[in-house]
Amino acid sequence: MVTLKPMPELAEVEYFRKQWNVGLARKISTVDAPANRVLRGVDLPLLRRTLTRATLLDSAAHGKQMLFRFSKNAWLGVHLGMTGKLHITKNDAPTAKHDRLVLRQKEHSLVFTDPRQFGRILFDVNREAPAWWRRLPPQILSPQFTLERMGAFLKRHGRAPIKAVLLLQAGFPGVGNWMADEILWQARVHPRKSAGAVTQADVRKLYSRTRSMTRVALRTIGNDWTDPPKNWLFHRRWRRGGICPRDKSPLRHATIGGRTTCWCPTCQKK
DNA sequence: TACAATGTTTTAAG
DNA sequence: CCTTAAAACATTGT
Repeated sequence: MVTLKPMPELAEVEYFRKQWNVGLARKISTVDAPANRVLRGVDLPLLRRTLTRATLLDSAAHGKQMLFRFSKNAWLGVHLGMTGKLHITKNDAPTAKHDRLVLRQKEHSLVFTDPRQFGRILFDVNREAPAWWRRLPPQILSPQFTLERMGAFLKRHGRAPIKAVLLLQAGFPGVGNWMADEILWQARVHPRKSAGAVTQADVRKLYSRTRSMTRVALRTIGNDWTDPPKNWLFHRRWRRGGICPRDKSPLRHATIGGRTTCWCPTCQKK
């Protein structure tokens, strides 16, 4: 039997993964899997047939990816995209407008809902965990995520702005838009700086901030959605007229690496 | 109305 | 073959 090591990552994903824990060791009675974009590429008849009367055994998160293991050698991959959520409902609750996959059990239903359908479901039947799962890059808090590895990744993408590089899942699995901004702000690195131009001292700061931030985010948001520390950029970045928690400078916003980026023009030097 | 939104994939270009 | 940038995807809220 394959056991999934709980290697939690990106805080929101970890939080949502745990929402289905009430369904552990319980059998699925019916599967509601209407054809939709989130299920593109999935063998729907196989998914419906296999998950019906299967038991949820285990789950894990890796970066923004989740994997749920069922009996009958069934593996369900879930990516939340931009607007996806996992939650549970009473089993007699009707399917809601944007519910993309509903696994009904005796007491509860396990629901994946996603209005924009940027999320994605993967489904495999196999003795082993699927290949796409085994090939994911080292998690930020794993021993394989070393300073050297991170430095080499920044060099490899040396012409792109550091903000864009932090968003690349091959190097920073689980880092998203707010986390990237938070890392850069904490490390005092300007988001537009070329990844190849950051100093060795900056690389060390980025490394330690990336790891410590991930740990704290998992303990707060990832645990029960409590707020991260009050002095984080996180609390100011979406507000009009937001100011830097460190030096009170007005924050700046611009599109960098294709995403809205927030930074402090005073303490983040280019 | 028009645009932006916690993300990835595809396409095109360098 | 590799990296980078921009568009596309679908829906809602401001």
